[in-house]
Amino acid sequence: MNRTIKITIIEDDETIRNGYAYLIGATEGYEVVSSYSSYDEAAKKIITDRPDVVLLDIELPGTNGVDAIPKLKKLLPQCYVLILTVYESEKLIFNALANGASGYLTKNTPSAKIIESIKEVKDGGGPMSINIAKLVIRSFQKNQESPLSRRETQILELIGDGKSRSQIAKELFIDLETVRSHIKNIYVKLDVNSRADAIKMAKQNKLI
Amino acid sequence: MNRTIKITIIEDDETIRNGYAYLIGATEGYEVVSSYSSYDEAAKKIITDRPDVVLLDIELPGTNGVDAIPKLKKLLPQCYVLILTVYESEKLIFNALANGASGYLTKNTPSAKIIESIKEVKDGGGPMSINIAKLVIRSFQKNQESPLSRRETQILELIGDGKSRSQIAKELFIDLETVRSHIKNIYVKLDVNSRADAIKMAKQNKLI
DNA sequence: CAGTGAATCACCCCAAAAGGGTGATTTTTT
DNA sequence: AAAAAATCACCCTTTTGGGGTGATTCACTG
Repeated sequence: MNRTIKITIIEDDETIRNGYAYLIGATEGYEVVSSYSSYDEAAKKIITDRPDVVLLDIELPGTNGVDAIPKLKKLLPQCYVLILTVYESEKLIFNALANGASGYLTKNTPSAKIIESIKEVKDGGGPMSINIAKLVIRSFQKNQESPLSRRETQILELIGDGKSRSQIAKELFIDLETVRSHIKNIYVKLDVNSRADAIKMAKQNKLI
Repeated sequence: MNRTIKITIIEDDETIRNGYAYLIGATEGYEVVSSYSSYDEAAKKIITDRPDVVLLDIELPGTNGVDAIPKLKKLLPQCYVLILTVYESEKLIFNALANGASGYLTKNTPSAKIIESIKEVKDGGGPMSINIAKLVIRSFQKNQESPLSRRETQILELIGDGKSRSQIAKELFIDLETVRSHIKNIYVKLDVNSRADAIKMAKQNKLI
């Protein structure tokens, strides 16, 4: 049996908030149990609302949306947070997801898709707008034309894991001096002279 | 003006391959320029096919799908690779994306969605099945109940960047001894006694 | 078939860093 | 008021890191 999905909206723009509330409330199987204009306002009462899904804006007065996510999850561990915002900044997206958001939609998303995403997130899915998905996928992609050889990349990865030369040597069944040699070559190719700088360069250029 | 989207299918199961070919070919704006049962077979001729999008299976005889991606991208740098497979293993998904795949669909995806995804990937989007999106989003999420304090987490992140105690001290405007102290506490809490093990634990438990 | 890049190993040097132990003080949060 | 977090101090030894300057073997490519 499918219970009604209970939704709370946190969004500071009254027009948009009411728009969503109307839209979602009019759909069968969905119920807007409460709506607030800020997290701080919501914090006091949301526990008794017991929503299944919270639609959350990023740009909010007081506690911003990203910081609100872990607080919401603490108050309501079973509840899913779906971000609904105009912002497409990589930092914001990744922080929101790292903080426990289950989905990320931009506000140009058609209303039918929003409704669908609420259902999806409630079923344990991970809805994203296509432009967000693009950013997320790109974040996984490694640089295809790395200056480093296979072995060098492999060793750089182990350095990224915080391993010492001797640990790397053991793991790869090669001599300590060989590891040194590879690391020296990596440093030359990346134009750095320390592990920290090598890792930084590697991450910047998506070599690892 | 919208040119016809040229598609190559690489899939070892003949029935499925022909099914997709028929399905896609029958849709206006889409043209299947070639289809192969393995990458090795495709490699020789695909350069002249000049597809915009390659639909690629993971399970293939000879060169497997994941390894085929970078090779395809080398032969056809402008071409997008869309994975279409039954496999939902995290490792496979992340490796496929890291190797340059632009999207990942599972084979239970309805045909209309496949067609739509081809268009999406061609427009620079990043289509994913909902179950894949869930895994991808989950991979971003950090552990909400870390045993580490804020400062400790912050320092562990810097250790993950390969930074030395003194570099961390400078960056956080605190004393070298304070950094040591935090690191010692981190080691106790994570029950480790080296940087490498701390990073390993941290990644395993998604603390950083 | 020559040459290049990749992977392997060797030995010189020394300063810096890591890790263990055992404390104390202050600030923040609950 | 108590607990947790953040700060700093000084003891100790071993390991590691980074620079320099080589050589050898192997595989691929022109």
